[in-house]
Amino acid sequence: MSKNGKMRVRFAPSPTGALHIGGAHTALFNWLAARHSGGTFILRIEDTDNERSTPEYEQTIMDGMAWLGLDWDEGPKKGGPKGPYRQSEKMCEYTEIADTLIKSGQAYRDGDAVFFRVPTGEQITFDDIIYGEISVASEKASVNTDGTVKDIVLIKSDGTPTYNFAVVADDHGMDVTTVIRGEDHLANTPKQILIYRALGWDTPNFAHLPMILGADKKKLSKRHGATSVFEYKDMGYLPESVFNFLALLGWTPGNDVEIFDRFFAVEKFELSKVTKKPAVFDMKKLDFVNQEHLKAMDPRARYEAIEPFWREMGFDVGKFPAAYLENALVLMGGRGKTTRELAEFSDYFLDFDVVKSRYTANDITPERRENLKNCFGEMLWKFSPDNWEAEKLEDFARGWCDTNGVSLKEIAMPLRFALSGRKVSPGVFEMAALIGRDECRDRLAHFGFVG
RNA sequence: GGUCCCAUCGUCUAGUGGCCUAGGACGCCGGGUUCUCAGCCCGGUAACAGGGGUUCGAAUCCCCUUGGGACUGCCA
Repeated sequence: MSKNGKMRVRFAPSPTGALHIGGAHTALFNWLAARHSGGTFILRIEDTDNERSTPEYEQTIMDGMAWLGLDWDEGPKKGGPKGPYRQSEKMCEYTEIADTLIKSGQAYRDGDAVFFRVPTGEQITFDDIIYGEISVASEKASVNTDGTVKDIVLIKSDGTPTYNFAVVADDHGMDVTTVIRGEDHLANTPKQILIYRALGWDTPNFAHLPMILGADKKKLSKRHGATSVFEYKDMGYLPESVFNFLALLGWTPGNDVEIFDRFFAVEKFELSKVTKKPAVFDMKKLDFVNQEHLKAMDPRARYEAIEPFWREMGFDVGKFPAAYLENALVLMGGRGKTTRELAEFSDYFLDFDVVKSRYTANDITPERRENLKNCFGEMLWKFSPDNWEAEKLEDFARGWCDTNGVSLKEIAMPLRFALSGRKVSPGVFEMAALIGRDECRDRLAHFGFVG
């Protein structure tokens, strides 16, 4: 951890794809560790594979992190005292370091490549913050399939450094105190420690995070569906929900608390309390977490979260007062697991055409239609736009049903369909009140529910 | 094959030798509220992989077995 407990940690993605769930999880835990300790979060781009790395992917990874609210203190573009933060920009550093290893006889050139001589008879032991003590014989750290010792490639024939070499050079060069990364790197760590030792460098602390698995318990991949964080954004998951859910994979703040915000997570986070067991990504739980955050939002925030989806659906959001739409969402209550769902479920507040496309009223028998005409006719006659209030409408409807020997349902359901085109909605009278008398009259008239 | 790692309800987890006849949450199944659905409230289902030790006592410590996973690239 180093001086005063402040950690210097880094998230080091290679820009060969969008920010996926696994990467986001790693980034999140690094961010949490940095923020909890009051330390520094570094973003380093590992783009030594120039075949697959692109600036576009680099940007989308940054965008993904920004969406999740994971801000970094040092990194490309932003800069910092230990830059550059893109491996492609510091190639000569790696060759220099490799040269010192060649001079000391610990590495050798073979063609254009540089190989590290793996020593035998040494024991490599380190204390992983999460996994505990790991110990491997040096001759087992890098082997061929037949079990013989295999020297480690430091510099590839094209002059670029390998991952295992660059990561050591950079973590040391950037004064990283704690390397927090996925468990898939656990087996690489002994190789890296060998390089640290050869260079006479202190090793940082290591903390390997459990992997995130799909429902089939296999490492999360494309075949499990959405893997990019932006796919979750598009599906209508809030960034705070994805943050919350990801934090729960391998960690808990304690006291059975499961729904929390970033501030709470930062305060409670403890790297040493992270679980070792791989965690299965469970969409059902994500839905639940999302719904909880959705319910907890104030009307304004909720409106701002839903608005983009309404626009995407083609609605002219701007023609409605924000208060009207906010109230519509308040009425929606706990309905909808995602912002996208909520936007869809509430579409009739913005547009009557969608209602017409869903409902024809041809399920209404002539007798029932007479009832509706009588009831709604009287209702429209009785209440002016100023008196068009939920409680009054409901009282009237109940009273009318009583005196006419009709169940409330007989009135409520057609009203619900006429207004929303759906069989599921918030309370009809609240809905009617918000939509307003005149618009209700028009909608009822369209279906022939008023004389 | 080799090396390393992991193992509590279907899932996420609490649990660090006695408070565990194993707790919470999601899911699922009932019931209640009700103009529908969601929500909310109440209840239920369901786990310490197996076997040996250690100990007065083990989900917790050790060993073995089994089952998973990672790595074993001049990818990262």
